[in-house]
Amino acid sequence: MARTAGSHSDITGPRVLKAALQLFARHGFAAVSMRQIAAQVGVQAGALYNYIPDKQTLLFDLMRTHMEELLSAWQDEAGADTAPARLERFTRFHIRYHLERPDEVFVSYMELRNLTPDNFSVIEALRRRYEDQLEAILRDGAQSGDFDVPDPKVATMAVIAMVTGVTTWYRTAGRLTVDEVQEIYWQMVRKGVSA
Amino acid sequence: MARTAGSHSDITGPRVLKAALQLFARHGFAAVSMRQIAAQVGVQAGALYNYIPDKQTLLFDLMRTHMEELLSAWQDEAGADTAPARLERFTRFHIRYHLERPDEVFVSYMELRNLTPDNFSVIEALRRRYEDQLEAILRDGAQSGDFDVPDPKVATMAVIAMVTGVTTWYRTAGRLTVDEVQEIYWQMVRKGVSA
DNA sequence: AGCATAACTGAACACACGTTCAAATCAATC
DNA sequence: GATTGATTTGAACGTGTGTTCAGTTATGCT
Repeated sequence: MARTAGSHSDITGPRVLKAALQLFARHGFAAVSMRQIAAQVGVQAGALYNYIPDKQTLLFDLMRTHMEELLSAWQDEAGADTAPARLERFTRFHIRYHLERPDEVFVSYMELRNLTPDNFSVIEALRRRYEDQLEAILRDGAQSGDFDVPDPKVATMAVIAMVTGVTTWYRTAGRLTVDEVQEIYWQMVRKGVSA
Repeated sequence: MARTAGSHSDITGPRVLKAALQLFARHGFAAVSMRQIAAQVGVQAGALYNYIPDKQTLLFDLMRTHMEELLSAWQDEAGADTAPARLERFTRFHIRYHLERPDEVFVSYMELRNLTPDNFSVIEALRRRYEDQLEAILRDGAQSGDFDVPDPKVATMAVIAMVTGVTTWYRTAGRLTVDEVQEIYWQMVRKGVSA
């Protein structure tokens, strides 16, 4: 039941989020107006407020959803194994997952400045939880002697930055497949932390 | 001669650029108003237009200046040598130069979307020229057998993303000196491209 | 002291912003 | 086909935007 007469908010709602995500990714949060989002959905600006409380919360929800889904997807993929095996899985997962969601990634990495302090803290904590996954792998590998990583925290930031960077240049129509990119990056990561 | 009575635009002018750079870095180009910049300079908004043609050109000039100075600084530092030696010099230079100019780097990497197409092309070309410096080093090293780099273009993007990433987490008051950071990253880069 | 000019103010321009809300419209149920 | 309530419109709100410019102030030179 729940839904009764004249309802199709279950269609418009997702379309609002998708339009906002696309426009934020393309032009930046501050440069996109509610009227632009509404136009992309094919609706007047006022109608958006049936689906979102305000523009700030819209941005926050997009970013929170992305980070939570990222963490959840990694939990599904992660598993007990040697540090090198887990590092390879993390590297390939990160590249694949991020290349499949360029808009979400772009917004989540570029619009942190436009979050209110409270919202920023939440997203920052989620990001930190994800980075901790990699840091734990590097620490384990360092302890077992598989890796030579003098500073796991710095190495974590270095590896994350490197693999996230694919999103800035990779084009589906380009000369490389995602598999090829994963392989190239994995070899660089593997050697970069090797003992 | 040139300058005559009542002139101190040579004081206000640079202050406008500096204030704009700081505010753009902190809040983003689109989120900063001309009145905010003027307030930081201690002047009314109209006075800014003695020093800049418009907001877009202000952003463009900040980015162009940064990229040109970056290229020029590297030209001063680059020199003939083996590929590994040049790669080490590039890595250390890039980290030091970028950590010394966090605002310029932030703006130049984050506000590309807010440039008009013409201005974007100019900045993109300058960025490309800088990346080409690294790519040439990697190609030379691959040819000489010093490096194992199956795809120099991709390796260039990977190394650039990795070393540029320091600007997102490094804090002067933190536990590491710039020298220590340079050393950690250089070891990762060195191993990552090693044969 | 007076002049020339650089520097700046303060108000105005037209337009766009996020958000609200009464009224109109729509689609499903009876 | 009438009723009901979800959905959307369209106008309005107060505020802020980048930019212009006539008028005022400040500075350095003679």
